[in-house]
Amino acid sequence: MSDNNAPTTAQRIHDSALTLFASYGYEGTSLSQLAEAVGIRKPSLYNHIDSKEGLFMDLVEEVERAFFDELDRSVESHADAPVETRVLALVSDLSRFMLQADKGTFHKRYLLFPPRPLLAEVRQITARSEARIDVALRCFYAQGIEEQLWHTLTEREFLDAFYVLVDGLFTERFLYSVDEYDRRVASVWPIFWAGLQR
Amino acid sequence: MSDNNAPTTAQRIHDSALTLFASYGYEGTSLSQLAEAVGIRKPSLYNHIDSKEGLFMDLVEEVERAFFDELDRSVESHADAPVETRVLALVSDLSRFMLQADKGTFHKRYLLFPPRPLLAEVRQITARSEARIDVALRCFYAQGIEEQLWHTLTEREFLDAFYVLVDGLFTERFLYSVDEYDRRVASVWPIFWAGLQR
DNA sequence: TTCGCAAACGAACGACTGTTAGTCTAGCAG
DNA sequence: CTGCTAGACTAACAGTCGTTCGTTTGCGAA
Repeated sequence: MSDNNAPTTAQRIHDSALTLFASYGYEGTSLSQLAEAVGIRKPSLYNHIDSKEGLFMDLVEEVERAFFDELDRSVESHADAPVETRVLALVSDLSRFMLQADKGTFHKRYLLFPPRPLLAEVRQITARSEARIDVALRCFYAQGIEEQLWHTLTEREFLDAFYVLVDGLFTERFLYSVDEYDRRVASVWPIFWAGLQR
Repeated sequence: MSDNNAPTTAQRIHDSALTLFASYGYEGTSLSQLAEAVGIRKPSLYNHIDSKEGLFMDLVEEVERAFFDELDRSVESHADAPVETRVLALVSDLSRFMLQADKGTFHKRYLLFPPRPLLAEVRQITARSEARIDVALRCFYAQGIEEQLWHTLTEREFLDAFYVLVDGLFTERFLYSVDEYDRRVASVWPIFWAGLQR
């Protein structure tokens, strides 16, 4: 067994596919394109993948699992902190995830505009994360009550506001640099947090 | 000249294309699909369009112009109102635009993930609206100063917060009904507005 | 050395892509 | 009635799509 760490062909296919799907979308990426990026011929791809659909779904599963883990880790790791810390940590951690060049873009793409024939499969995979966020947020809201943070805020309002915040942050209508993004979070978080406690 | 108001073939192509591009994307929509939706054969499309790209760009131009007009109208029509009214009106008007089933989805799609070969052309068309929003927001911020509304808020923060709000609202991670959407706006707006004046 | 196997290959598949050319027909203008 | 034209048609184009087949190559194990 050779212990060099040069990337295997399978890994290079995986990485190139993620990049291409992220920038060109599923239908906008052809296997010829992918093969060229990897540096092999198109039919050779099939020594490593089952089908284009299978490749795509594998990537969706992997990225979604990474997203879920990041989410879960963030919620668990500040379990004893005040709610303000926990919510801000969640925003920051998810932001960091979304800022990963290919993973973040790919994630947003299949969340918002999955390839139509794969819509059902994709939604089934993303459902777990959605549910996890919901649970975490309800927990945060309850903790906020114990801390007597909210004055008029309902749980529904808290959930809506949080989703608007993160979806808004993650929507890069322009191409942000990381610095610009951090500035945006720093700008908007205090406004958001003050609003919740109105 | 007949004065019946049955839709012309050109209009039916236009409408069907908008629907298909919105749900399947540019690369995900074929001319066969479009022709079938219209009820004619694929080559007959070319009596009314120049090319698939041309059809797409025409739709982009039209929808973007509609977006710009809605934007402009909203800003102008409340020119003498207090800034809170004006900002809320802008959010509501843009929301109403984005809620139009096909136009809204199509708009978000080409804004976030335009077909790669047309990226430059699309960006050139959307630039006008971006600039218009920026001007309006700076104007609103200045008006807020006159009204002594802001306490610590900078212009940069105001812009960032506004963009996060509307982008967040327009990101339908789930498929909202119109009622649900209105509820979301009603939930989040007071939080957002209170935060701005903190 | 030989065997087996993973992996890359060229050739080709049928289906479909966007697009063009040429033909036919229905309806309006003269 | 005649002629023009807009618009739909069939047929076919060259090219690309995702995918399969059978073969070859190179390397590690026996």
